[in-house]
Amino acid sequence: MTTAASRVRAEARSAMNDAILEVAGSQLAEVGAGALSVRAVAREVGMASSAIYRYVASRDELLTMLIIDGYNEVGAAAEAADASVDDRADLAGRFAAISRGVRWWAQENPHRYALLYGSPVPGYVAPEATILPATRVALLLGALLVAGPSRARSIKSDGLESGLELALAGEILPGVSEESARRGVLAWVELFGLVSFELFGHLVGSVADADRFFDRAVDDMVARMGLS
Amino acid sequence: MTTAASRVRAEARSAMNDAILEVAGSQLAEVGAGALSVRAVAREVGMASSAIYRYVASRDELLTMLIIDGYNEVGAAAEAADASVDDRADLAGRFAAISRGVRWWAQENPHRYALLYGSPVPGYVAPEATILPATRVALLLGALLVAGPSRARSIKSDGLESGLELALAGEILPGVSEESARRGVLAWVELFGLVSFELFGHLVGSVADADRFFDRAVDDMVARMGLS
DNA sequence: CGTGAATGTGAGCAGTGCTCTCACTCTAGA
DNA sequence: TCTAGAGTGAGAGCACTGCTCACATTCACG
Repeated sequence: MTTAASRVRAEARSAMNDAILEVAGSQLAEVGAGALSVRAVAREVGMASSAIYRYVASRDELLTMLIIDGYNEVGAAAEAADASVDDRADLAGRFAAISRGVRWWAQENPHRYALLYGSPVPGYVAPEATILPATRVALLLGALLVAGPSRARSIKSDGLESGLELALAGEILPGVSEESARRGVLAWVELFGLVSFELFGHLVGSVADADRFFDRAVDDMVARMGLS
Repeated sequence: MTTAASRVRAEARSAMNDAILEVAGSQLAEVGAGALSVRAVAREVGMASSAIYRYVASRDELLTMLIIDGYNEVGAAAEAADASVDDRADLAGRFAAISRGVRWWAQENPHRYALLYGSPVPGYVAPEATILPATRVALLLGALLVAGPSRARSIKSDGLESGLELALAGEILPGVSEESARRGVLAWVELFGLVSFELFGHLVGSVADADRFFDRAVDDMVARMGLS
């Protein structure tokens, strides 16, 4: 058995994996998910089209890798935006920073964003590995709720009042009232709804100054979450 | 010149167009937009793959036809839901009905919905012909605003306060206050944000009872629009 | 030093969008 | 009524795709 698998080869393999992911990433940014071609990636990394299947099982797996990478990127962007707020007690400011961070990242990486939050690729079902990184932004917003002033009774054990998942209560949003949690989820949905609608062109004709509109909407969300 | 273009042939052509659109529609419902194949459609209508290009210029045009069709379908579903409310003065009830109608249609036609409100197909830019049918649901919601109680000052001529498009004022939402219009657009975005997030699986893990969660969110939107 | 796993290659299959050329039908005008 | 020409369909073909397979090669480890 080659359990420890020959350090040198393991490194080469990992380097190759990175190269593939990077090339695939730039391909994605250029042509979008639907037009991403395994063969094209292989060409660009300088391999025969067949050889790349030694590293990537299928086109779907390649997309999965890009999705995980993408979630981690938005997550990192949001966390960086949050961290840039000096006054850690300014929850409204932190929420606004995170929101703007997400929107900024989406506009910088439209195809990547569409891959994450647009239509799931036909027949594609998100594998386990994607759900954890997908929660990074949501967790960040949740932290604001936990730190917020409106921490009252915790979510009741029947938890049916608002339709939320019970796990949200103890584990993720300890001490946050059910109504507060619900409004938090709603704000989260609205944030990505706004970003998606703007990015996918649905606001054309209705909204002239998207920046201003977004900022005002963020103000509303802050108020709704009770962070102001 | 064949200006009037031979009635018989025109009818045959139109019938063929309908058949293609119908077959393409069911193909879309089965396999999704990304996997929709012009050749497969041609096969199913019983034509050589080359002949179908007499009717459809390209795959993109086929998708465009399906998009227009789809917008008209959601629009019709929303209008039907609205019309089903007997008390026309019950604006809150009408808004709820429209919202539920849209959500219902989306769940019945997930791939079609994804085509409309998910990621735009790579490299695809919405042609003129799609923007009119795309506004049907929004116009319906706008009508509620116009009929609503919160009609105050109309949108100021500088119109920059909220970032909205000026045309929204006089033509579409006459007599509706700028703030009211803004909240209306926000509710519209939130409605589709909710439906998309649920349909694309982003609520899994956070929301246990999606029906209840949606209904409560609709209540919030009604309140926000000042319709309650 | 040999061996066997890891890696890369080229050919090949089935499918795609789309464009040709060719054949045919059938309408419209002389 | 006859015919030119538009409208329609078929088939072959090009360049591309995802993916598999049998075959070389390399190279680290026992």
